[in-house]
Amino acid sequence: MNKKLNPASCAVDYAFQRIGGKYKGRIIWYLNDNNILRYGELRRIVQGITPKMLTQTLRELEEDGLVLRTVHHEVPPRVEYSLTETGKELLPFINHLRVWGEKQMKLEGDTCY
Amino acid sequence: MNKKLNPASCAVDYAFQRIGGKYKGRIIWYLNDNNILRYGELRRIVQGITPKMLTQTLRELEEDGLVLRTVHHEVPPRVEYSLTETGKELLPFINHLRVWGEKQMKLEGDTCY
DNA sequence: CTGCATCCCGTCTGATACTG
DNA sequence: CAGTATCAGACGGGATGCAG
Repeated sequence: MNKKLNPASCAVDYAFQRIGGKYKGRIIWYLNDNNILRYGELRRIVQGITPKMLTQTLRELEEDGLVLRTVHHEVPPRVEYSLTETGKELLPFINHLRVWGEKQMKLEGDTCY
Repeated sequence: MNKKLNPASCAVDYAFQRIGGKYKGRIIWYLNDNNILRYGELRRIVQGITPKMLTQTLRELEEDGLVLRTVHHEVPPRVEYSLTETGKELLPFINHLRVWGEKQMKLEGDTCY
């Protein structure tokens, strides 16, 4: 478990500490269900992320038991990431959030960016 | 709309930008459904928040159209906060997250903090 | 290919004090 | 009561270079 978590004042607080952050939601979502992605694939898919942040975020997700990291000892090395059962339980939530986000983005039109 | 939003790479990214942050989830949750809370009430309920952060977060939620701010011109002043329809649409998801959080907290036991 | 080490900077967050 | 002002520190995040 991620030691950096602060004492949570309630379950909502706790949950946001665990999946908050700039990239965690997207990474979990891209890893949806039985999708297995390699480090390099994630780097391409999660637009704008730097290697450092990708590694750091994946480590936190791993510590938190949401993501499984599998190292294949080959040359060149291959590292695959997938969701744990606990991580998969978050998918419905993120999916609903995504649907909400899409709706909101349409309502905005071009006036925002 | 909050001008600080960055161009979103996808709807998940977008949604997390809008409800991410240290206190937004909790504030929305405490403002559930037809709950109307005053500034001082929120300050007590959202444990650990400072006046500055509470004001700042409420302003962002207001700019983002998730929270409604109603000023009653009285002495002493009274300002009430409630969810907009858009904000209410987020409640099921936050509740889902809360349930997940509660489950996880139980699994952890006392080993974490 | 998959990372880690380092340096650096801007933003976010907090403590404290003050005001209409 | 409902904030604002100011200061300072912590932290997130990016750029670059190196390693197994």
